Amino acid sequence: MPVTIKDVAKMAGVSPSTVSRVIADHPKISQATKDRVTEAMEALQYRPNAIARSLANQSTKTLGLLLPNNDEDLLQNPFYVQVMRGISRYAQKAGYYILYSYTDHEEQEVKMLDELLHSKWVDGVILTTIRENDRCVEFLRAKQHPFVVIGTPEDHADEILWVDNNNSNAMYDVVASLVEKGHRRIGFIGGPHEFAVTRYRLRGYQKALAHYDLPYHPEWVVEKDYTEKAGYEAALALFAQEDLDAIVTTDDLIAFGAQKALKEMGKTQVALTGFNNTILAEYKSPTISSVDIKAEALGYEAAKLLITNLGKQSEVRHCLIDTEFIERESSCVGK
Amino acid sequence: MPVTIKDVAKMAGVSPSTVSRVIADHPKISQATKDRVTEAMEALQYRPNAIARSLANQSTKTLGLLLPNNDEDLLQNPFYVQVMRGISRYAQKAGYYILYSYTDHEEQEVKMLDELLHSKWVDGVILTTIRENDRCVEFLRAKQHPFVVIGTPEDHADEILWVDNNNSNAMYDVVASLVEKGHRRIGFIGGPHEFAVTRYRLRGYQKALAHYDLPYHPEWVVEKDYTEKAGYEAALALFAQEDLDAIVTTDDLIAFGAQKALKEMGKTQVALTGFNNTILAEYKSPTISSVDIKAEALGYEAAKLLITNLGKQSEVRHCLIDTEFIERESSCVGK
DNA sequence: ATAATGAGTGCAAACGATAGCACGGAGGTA
DNA sequence: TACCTCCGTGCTATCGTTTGCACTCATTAT
Repeated sequence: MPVTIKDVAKMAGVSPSTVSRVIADHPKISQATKDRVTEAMEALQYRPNAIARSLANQSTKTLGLLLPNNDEDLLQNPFYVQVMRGISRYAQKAGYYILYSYTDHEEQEVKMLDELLHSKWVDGVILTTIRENDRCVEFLRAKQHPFVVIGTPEDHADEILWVDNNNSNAMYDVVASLVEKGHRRIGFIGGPHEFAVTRYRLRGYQKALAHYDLPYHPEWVVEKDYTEKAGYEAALALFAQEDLDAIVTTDDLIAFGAQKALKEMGKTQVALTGFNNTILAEYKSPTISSVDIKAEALGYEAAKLLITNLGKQSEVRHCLIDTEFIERESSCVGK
Repeated sequence: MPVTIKDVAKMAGVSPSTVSRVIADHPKISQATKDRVTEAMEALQYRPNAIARSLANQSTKTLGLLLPNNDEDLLQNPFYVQVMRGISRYAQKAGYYILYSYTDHEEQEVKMLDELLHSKWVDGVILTTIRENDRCVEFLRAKQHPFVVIGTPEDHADEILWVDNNNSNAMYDVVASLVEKGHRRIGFIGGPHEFAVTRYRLRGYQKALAHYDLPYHPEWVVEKDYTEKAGYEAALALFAQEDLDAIVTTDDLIAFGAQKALKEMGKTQVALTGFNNTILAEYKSPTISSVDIKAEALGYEAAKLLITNLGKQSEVRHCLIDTEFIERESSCVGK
């Protein structure tokens, strides 16, 4: 009942193959037939059947997107939504569709991937997070299936496609900004050391200190959880041993906890910075300076990287996205 | 290169059709062959090619999801993420995939739909919002293509599949709770009257008053925008004419504005409630009572409704989701 | 005039599944 | 023993495109 390539062919008085070639803009089709076919397509309101096309081409022009379901905190912040928007923006431009799926745990993720790949639904996969020894990554590597991850892989980082923030630079900027304002005794509260981001951000902190010829005090560095409570405790612990004049953190949640601790200790002149620029940061009092990680750009570049690497291997295989330090009240006190 | 139905057939010593029938669990296949085929499938790690299957079946087992891109406020709140989770949960259970797309404006939405439908990519569509005279709805109705909307359509509500909150009941519960606490003079601040939700919630407010034999004062009802500023001004306006002892609102943003106004006027004993239970509500001081609209359930039921109506028409064609009033500090002051 | 060239098309075989129809043979009835 | 059923399968067309190969003419070189 729906209009197919044959109907168009009949109307234009050519064979289906010719119509197909017109669609594909094949070089050796005469302008005359091209016009006739185009006209027929218009008249019949013809749209190619994407399924049939996929079957013939062995390519669906569809990307799979795996979203974690477990992490309540992360779901609350708009990170994933922004990533998805970015992905969608590029994909649409490139003529790709996006299939998404939430998965509760790693096992289910792998199962989902297995299904998606074997059923031939997706040309490539986007992973929005990466763990240590990520089983999804292993699986995809084993299957030789194209994929990109958002975050930096621990192993085989040069073979895998990935995009990430320039976390080291990001923290460097934060610390530099504080130093420029006159702060010297700057503490660092991070998430667990196992997470690559923590280590990269710590490196940026160290680099900035070095650049300004400030000593690095390992005892001013605390690494705990990504929670408000951890931030609170870490701040108390830091000040129990030393009187600092600024604290940088690797996450807004941590900063919230630290802010609470500072308030309780009456240290209202200590500068404080968060990370990831969650909405709540600007609702705190004082408002908390934070780092915008440009989630939408991460998504956009991830999609771009994957798609450009689909057919042929491109030489560009990863992408570092610059962050932006958003200065608010919390980093402008003291000094 | 990948294993197809023919390989399985060859290995099991049967014809491809038989394998196909085994997959479809066709009744008249002997247990013996069924076992042999199953064994072969296992051995070869066979997975049906979903594309080929879709072509033959004229069905992709895929749903399209349209997400608005314009509304910054809405994107900030986790509503859409939760809806997507709900959709994904049911879809996965039912063996469906979800294709999503962000669109900037109505025109682009319709274009996207047109493409999605004509290219035969999706069996059905989920719309996450609905406007007055929604062109997407018109389009889908005209094409006779299955779809479900989240929200209540103004026209043809009985023909269209939709899920929505029971907004009237929701506001009824809020007001009832306030009355039970002893409040009598309760003001109402809503969004624009054009929005169906505003009207439904107002109705719930009126019903509750009636139920408790309280008079309805039209002058205690203000309908403005869904903004903090509008809430602030509305609260000032209400108190300029009358001294109320509680205010209910149809959105947290409005409540934030109202809270600010109340603070400035020193009316700390006036109870206040929000709606939609955004994260910020629990970060305000005092924390704001709000209504959880169960976004995930909305998504889940939308997917369910659509999928169960795909082949045959089911008799169930809409679904009202109950909300939950989350009591916090703001509604427990006074009286 | 004849042969070689090449541009513009059509034929037909994939792509990997589904399903209507037909057919062989086992079991039951006359 | 001859005929009818009906169960379990295979054959084959079909879903709508793509694409390698071959074919037809007109054109140009010899």
